[in-house]
Amino acid sequence: MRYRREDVVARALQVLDDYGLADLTMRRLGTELGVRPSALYHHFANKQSLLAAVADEILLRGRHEPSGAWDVRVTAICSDLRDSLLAYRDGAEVVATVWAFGLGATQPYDDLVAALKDGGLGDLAPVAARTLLHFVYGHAVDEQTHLQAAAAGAIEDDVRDTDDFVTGLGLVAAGISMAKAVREASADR
Amino acid sequence: MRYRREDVVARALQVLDDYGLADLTMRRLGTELGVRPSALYHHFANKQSLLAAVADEILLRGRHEPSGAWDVRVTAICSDLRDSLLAYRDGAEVVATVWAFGLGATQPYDDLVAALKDGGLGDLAPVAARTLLHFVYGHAVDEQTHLQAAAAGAIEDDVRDTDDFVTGLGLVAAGISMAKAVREASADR
DNA sequence: GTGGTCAGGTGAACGGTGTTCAGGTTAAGG
DNA sequence: CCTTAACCTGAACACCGTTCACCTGACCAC
Repeated sequence: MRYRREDVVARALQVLDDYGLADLTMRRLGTELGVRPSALYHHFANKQSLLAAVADEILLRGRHEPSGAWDVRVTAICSDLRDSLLAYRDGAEVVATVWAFGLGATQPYDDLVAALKDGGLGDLAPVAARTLLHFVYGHAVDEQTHLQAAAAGAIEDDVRDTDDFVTGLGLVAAGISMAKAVREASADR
Repeated sequence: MRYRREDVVARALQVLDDYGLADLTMRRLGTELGVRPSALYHHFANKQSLLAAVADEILLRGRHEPSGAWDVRVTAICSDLRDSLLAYRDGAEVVATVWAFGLGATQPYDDLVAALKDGGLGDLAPVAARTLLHFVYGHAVDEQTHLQAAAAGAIEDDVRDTDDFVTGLGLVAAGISMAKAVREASADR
């Protein structure tokens, strides 16, 4: 059996979901495909590139085309992003890391900047977009960490997380709305 | 020469600052102390515990006792935290990871919750504190990543980061103020 | 049909990692 | 002085990402 790049990514995603990021190793992935680890380097320059492709695939699979008014679009992008991250084990850490290193996962940022620019945020759009992303990634990583700790025999607080996400997102969104109002007021003079 | 726990932490912090997190390995730290790697396991159960102690030391060294009105206290805690994280190479990643895994670095969270409770945020204090931390950690990690990438021969955008931090923090703080106002208005009926 | 090309895979190695453990050594206290 | 406990050694274990010379088999042009 010979594989193409996309086959490897699909299998990597499955290994990630089944065994977690720590066990997503080149050797493990190779074994899973019935192939020596070195064969994977015909498809990816290194493991980071592989993870970048995995991150992009996670985002692609959960993607909804943003639509509607700018403010509902912003919260929709963030909520959908959270759903995408939580859809696979350790998905949040993978995507957040890839994004932080500038290796990929740029779609949510681009969508947010576009929505915020439509909302008239102007120069503030990039800062606001990054602030939103920091919250979503941070919250999702936390959530997935606690979720995995809970799976190893601790407490059960699944519902609290969703409420916390909505509340926190509302906080940041309110700040952005206020900044927009201030910005427009200062443009009126 | 025989060492105590705190000697090892101090040396680890120095290795971290000089060579970065990737080179802060048990072997490297052992060599730096003139000791076999296995000797370190008499002071720490594992590397994670070592890193937790390092994170707490980073926070301790940069700590200012919070004071003043609740809202200026909140922004002061966040700004001081950012300064602490940036004071050592890869400091942001170390502290953020330790905090995310629940192994330590709880001081900033405790300080923030106390300040927000004083501000009358009530039940919202923990959520707001975590939202603030997600922003500070996310921004600091980004900043340190780009800073290190710039040191390897890229652009110079040192000033932009500080402005972005202040702007982003202002966004989140504005959202919190608004939530407080809403909360108090609904308590008036 | 035949020959060449090349993406995909092999096998073995290299230099690293965190961690364990039985046993040695050294400083401090009764 | 002698014991006790803290500290450390040396060697190993089981992994990790990555490289490189070489092999293999499908496909395409002639």
